[in-house]
Amino acid sequence: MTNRSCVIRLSRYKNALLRLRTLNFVRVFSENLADAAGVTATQVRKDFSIFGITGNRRGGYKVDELIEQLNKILGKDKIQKFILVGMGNLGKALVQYAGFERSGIKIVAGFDIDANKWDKEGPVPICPLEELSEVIRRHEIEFGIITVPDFAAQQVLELMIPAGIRGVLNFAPICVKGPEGCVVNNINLVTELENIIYFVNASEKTQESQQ
Amino acid sequence: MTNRSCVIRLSRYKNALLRLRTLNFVRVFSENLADAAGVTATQVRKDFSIFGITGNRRGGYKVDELIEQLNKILGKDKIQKFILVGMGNLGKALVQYAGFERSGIKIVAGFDIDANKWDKEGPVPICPLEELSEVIRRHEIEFGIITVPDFAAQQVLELMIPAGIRGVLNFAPICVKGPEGCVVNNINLVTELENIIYFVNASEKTQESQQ
DNA sequence: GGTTTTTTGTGATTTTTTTCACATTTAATG
DNA sequence: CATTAAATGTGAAAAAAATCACAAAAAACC
Repeated sequence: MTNRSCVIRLSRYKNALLRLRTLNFVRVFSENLADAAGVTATQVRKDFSIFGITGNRRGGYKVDELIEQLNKILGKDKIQKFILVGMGNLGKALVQYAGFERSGIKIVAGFDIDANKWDKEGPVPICPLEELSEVIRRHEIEFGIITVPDFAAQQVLELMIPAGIRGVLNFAPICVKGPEGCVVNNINLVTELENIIYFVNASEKTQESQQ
Repeated sequence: MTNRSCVIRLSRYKNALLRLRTLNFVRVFSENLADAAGVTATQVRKDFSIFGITGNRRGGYKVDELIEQLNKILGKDKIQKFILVGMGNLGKALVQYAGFERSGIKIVAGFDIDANKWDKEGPVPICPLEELSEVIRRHEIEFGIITVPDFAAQQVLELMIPAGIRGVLNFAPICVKGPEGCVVNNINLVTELENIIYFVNASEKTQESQQ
């Protein structure tokens, strides 16, 4: 099994490649992708090596072929369907986020416990939480996003799993846990900011001690 | 220098501790924090050891003291001020996100290039991009959040830096780069979802091969 | 107050990840 | 078509991170 940061990098390379394609680039070198993804060229080539991606010595990689190969590895050779639970500010923002559709990710429906949020007429229908299981089964959805408050997050996960969800991105500020075989990633916005605060403070200290 | 995932874990421990405090817990064991953060107890103790945090053998850690120590390490012993640029859906959601204020993070102002977004009367004033530098200087703000479209992200960063910003969380789907001594973390929502898709597909393959 | 049990704290070890070094291939050049 | 220059691909080495193993401390119990 490959590790998380390696897969994150593949995704970044692909992102850069899509950009290069719009600029009519035909080929690309590991050095270019390294710059775009903020890593070293060796790292790029090593990552490719792990997944059996090969280029042309001296000639680099063909942009089109590379995108296709990365899409295949990342499961993006078909549209991937998601559901989202929790139509607060963040949930609403994500449902409307144009970047998903552009990348072959489709949020099929949103869910909330609050009747004021329901709206079946919009581009993405917002449904009562009771319908979660039925919608997941009907559309055979494997992926979910959680944007409910912390106290509800684990419960929501436990509604999703038996209905067929196998991978979840959780934004609730608590580490939710799925059963064996279910992939859960937690993004905590406060944690991300605290991380930045820490490293800025740390670099301040380093600079002081260098004086 | 300590590594990113270690600091992320500290933040998670703190999160769990805040929860425990509301439940009137006085002490906590590394095993508890490990469960809450989804890591091993040894890892928790090792992390603490790195930062010189000590508990009481057989007695665990005092919740209050631990929170205080972690806050200090994470620079959360005072309110940390942020500015945010890009008042699209995600920007709006983040400006309104209650979890920040609760955690001692204050978004002082939002900025946008579009006059329709400006609104100086709200709880968080939304100002023209031209005022960015002035506001950063006046409030002596060191941290920024970028939620603009990809093509504008690097430019926005380059406006922030000379005004005094030293740490940035970027949600634009492109890896922006700051100068030496400036901390930049990139969160790409598509990448996060692709990561989940990858690992679900990978675990499917593993299960098939086990049959 | 001595014994047992439980938990921490941390060197040593293992595992994982990244970087290095360089042979190999291929495009370009004369 | 031979030579040169530039890029890949990958074992080997180094660095970083996680885990192990166990001594030390302290609470609990008799």
